[in-house]
Amino acid sequence: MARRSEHSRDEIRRMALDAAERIVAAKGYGGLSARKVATAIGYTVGTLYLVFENLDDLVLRINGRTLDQLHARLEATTPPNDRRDPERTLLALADAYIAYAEAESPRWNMLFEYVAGKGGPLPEWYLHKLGRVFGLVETALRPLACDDHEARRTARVLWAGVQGICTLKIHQRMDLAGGQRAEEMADTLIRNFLRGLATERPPGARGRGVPANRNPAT
Amino acid sequence: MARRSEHSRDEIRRMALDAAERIVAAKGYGGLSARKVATAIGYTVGTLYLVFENLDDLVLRINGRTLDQLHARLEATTPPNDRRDPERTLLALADAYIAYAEAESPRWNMLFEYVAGKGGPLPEWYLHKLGRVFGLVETALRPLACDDHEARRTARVLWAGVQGICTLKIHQRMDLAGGQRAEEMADTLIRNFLRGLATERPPGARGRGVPANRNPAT
DNA sequence: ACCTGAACACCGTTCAAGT
DNA sequence: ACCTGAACACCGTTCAAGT
Repeated sequence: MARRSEHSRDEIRRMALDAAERIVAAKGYGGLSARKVATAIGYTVGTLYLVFENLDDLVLRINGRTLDQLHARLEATTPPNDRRDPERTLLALADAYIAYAEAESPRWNMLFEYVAGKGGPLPEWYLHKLGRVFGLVETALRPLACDDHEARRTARVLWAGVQGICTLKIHQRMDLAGGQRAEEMADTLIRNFLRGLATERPPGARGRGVPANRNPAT
Repeated sequence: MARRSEHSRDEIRRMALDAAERIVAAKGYGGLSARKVATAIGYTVGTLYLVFENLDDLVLRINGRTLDQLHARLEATTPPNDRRDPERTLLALADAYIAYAEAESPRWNMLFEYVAGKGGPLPEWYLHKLGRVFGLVETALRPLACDDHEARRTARVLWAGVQGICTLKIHQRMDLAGGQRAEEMADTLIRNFLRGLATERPPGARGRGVPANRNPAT
């Protein structure tokens, strides 16, 4: 056939991404294949390799869209005036995060299934999108930290924790959670962590590896 | 050829598991295939399906071995006399956990890559092995909790958190950690969490979803 | 009884050839 | 210039047939 320019390169890209998202939503990452995407958009496999580097590239683009969606969803739950109550904001963020992971579990899961499989570094544009998501947590935590650097480090620790809980849930391993729901677990994690953060370290209790106590917030 | 009983069923099973572990260690979960395992032990693919249900079954058996190894490694780091100092024990457990994940990263990673891909429930024997690992954390935390139930729930929250940090590390996403090492992150998580746990909740501060304050340890 | 090997229905990726 | 379709080197899984 060799149809001539029925669609532009960008149109084909978008069609492929849309079709791939539908396949992932229905069958998960494992159910996605280049041939299925090509068939869904009425092209041959070969065409896909004219518009994407390879299948991994396509997956990474979808993951990019997922991060954008997630960021938008999280942002919608934190009105700026809530910044005076960090705990409330963080709990809301965690709930929204868990809700998104549940509502869009196949594509949320693909975020991690993909990186788990490969070792290589992620492209800059992707790290930027990831950073925006972490940034929301960082911003919420800032009032509780001595400085921006501490906010950044602390936010990442806390969010890695929320992430671990979320993973348990999506992998349907809540049987390992001791009968708790993910939201409760996140609640426990965040409240205890923040309370710990607010508490002065008892003098003389610095053990191995504790960073020197920075000057506490005035 | 059809060689006759050169090896018993159990011998073939063990040979296959050993060979598969070597392949995973060298190439990761993605590099594992039934055909490669069969070739490595000098049999045909078909034979594998005489001794395992399918490839997933084989992977699950290896994961079982991994959990046993991990449990043994963790147990070796917590002498019984340390039970008086829960924080020290938990920090040691986290360090040992991270060290194992790093030393055996392909097989540790497979633990999660496998469950991520499938949705189905895990077999009883597998959950038991998993429970043993969580049990170590639970035991270490017990002195800090009001009762066994709280210890169980709290241990799982904390360990899901450590797990999240560990995942960041193994996926070589420490660039997302704000320049911290995994051990530092776990340190921050555990110390803050435990300090939060030890602090009485300020009266009247119970918000949405907080479990009613159980009678504190006498 | 034990194991083979060929078959089936898939993969990702490439690239000469067609229009 | 754009796209095809066939090829290559793989998969997991099954099962008649051979010894």
